[in-house]
Amino acid sequence: MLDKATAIVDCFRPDGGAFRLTELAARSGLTKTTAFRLCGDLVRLGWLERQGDVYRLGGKLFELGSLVPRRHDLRETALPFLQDLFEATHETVHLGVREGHEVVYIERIHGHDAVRLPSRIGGRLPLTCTGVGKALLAFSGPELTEEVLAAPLPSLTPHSITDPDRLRTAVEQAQVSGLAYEEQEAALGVSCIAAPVFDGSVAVAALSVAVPRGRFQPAQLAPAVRTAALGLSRALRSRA
Amino acid sequence: MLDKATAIVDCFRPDGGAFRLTELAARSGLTKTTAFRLCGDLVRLGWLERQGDVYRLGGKLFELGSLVPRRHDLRETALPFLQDLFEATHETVHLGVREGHEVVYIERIHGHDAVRLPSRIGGRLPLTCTGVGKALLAFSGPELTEEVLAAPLPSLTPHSITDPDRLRTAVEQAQVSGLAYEEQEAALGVSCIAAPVFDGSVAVAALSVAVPRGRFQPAQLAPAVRTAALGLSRALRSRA
DNA sequence: AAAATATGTTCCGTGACACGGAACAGCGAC
DNA sequence: GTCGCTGTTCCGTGTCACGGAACATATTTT
Repeated sequence: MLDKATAIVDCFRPDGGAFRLTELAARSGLTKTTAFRLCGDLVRLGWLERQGDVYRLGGKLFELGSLVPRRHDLRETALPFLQDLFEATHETVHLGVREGHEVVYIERIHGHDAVRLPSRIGGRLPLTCTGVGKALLAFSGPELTEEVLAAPLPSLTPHSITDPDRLRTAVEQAQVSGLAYEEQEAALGVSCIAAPVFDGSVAVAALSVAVPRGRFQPAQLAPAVRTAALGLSRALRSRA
Repeated sequence: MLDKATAIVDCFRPDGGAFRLTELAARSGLTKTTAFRLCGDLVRLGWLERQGDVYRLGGKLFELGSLVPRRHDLRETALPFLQDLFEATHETVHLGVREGHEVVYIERIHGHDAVRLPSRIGGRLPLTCTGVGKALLAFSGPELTEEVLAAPLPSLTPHSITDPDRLRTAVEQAQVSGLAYEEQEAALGVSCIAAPVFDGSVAVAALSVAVPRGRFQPAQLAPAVRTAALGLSRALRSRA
């Protein structure tokens, strides 16, 4: 029963749209009757909302999601540094953590002329296709790198790195420079520079700046990104 | 069964801490056995996480919470304006919507020297104790105002308005000026100025700047707050 | 040392209640 | 009109969630 309810709610990932009963039943693999009864319960409990004949995710999820401890705490101490970084660059700023072979974005701030990116708060992308991901990968121990390299490398654009050797050198470069770069590997026309954030000696997060390819000037962005990452690392250590 | 699971998850509101099994069972009113089995299932499904003997809210909730449509969309179009406002003031900026007689905060951005406030993203506060709440109250129709005035007014600090007459005049002032003020009514030492955000003719949200009482200069903040609110209202209308 | 009181965990018999097929009701299309 | 599609209700069957009791283990009390 919990499994079935979860199956229904999971239908809304990753796009969070609105679905009709029949579609929910089909996606979740449940009987229409069961889906009907379950959706009714979920609405009653606040997990879903219903408008007319379509269901959406409910406000309770938003409230609970904001409370998830690791995410909330990290976001809270990181925000001032992300603001600094945004103010220095006026470009889209990301904060992400690793989960398995993917990066989960904790925060994403941008101005009026935001670049088009597949990254969303709470969204997941492959480690190997993003600046944040590569920064995390480079400082999460060699075992993880080998694991990731052993599996086939996913790609989001024609520029995504699919050659293990190229990725290995990219990771090594990130390890020596403390900065990870990404060029149109997650979205066409967007480049990115990222830096890892440490809590002690392990990378717990990474932050990045994503810039339209036309005005991407790594030399100018690098100091700002590095400064923000170091400042946040420091703040995390003193928080512990 | 869904009810019981919800009861467990709801134990984490509003503080999102970490609980042991026995405490969860007590808070949710369930048998220890039932709580045990349910928590196991919830962990398996990602709703909760377990470290040693304590349970926390799980990453799935964060990911799903970020997808809740109304919240996500509003936040996304509002963010650039909130950034403008933050950059202009360098004070804590809020964005909130109304839910019943409370305000739910959608976004809250701040710098290094953040004021101490009970507001949290996803958190709820009484309409009558906050700038955002008063701005929403002033532009949500007279029926709501009467409803709120009819009930006893909650208070968060000794400065919170508990006199219906005082509140009524405050709301009327907000209606004519288009700005709502709050002085130490939500937290001691913090003042606040807020403006409603419209989508068409109804207020769908409100944004505010919270400032330590010492350096609160409404005359300087008012234009910035008003500008941001108007800009956002415009953006929402063109989005529709 | 032993007894007492916590904790989390397992077992199991009972009974409630979730399940899904079938049937119904309302709507729009062709 | 009929067909196909919604969402919804009904109900008999069988499952699986339930919670008391017993267990294992750690920490505190006597």
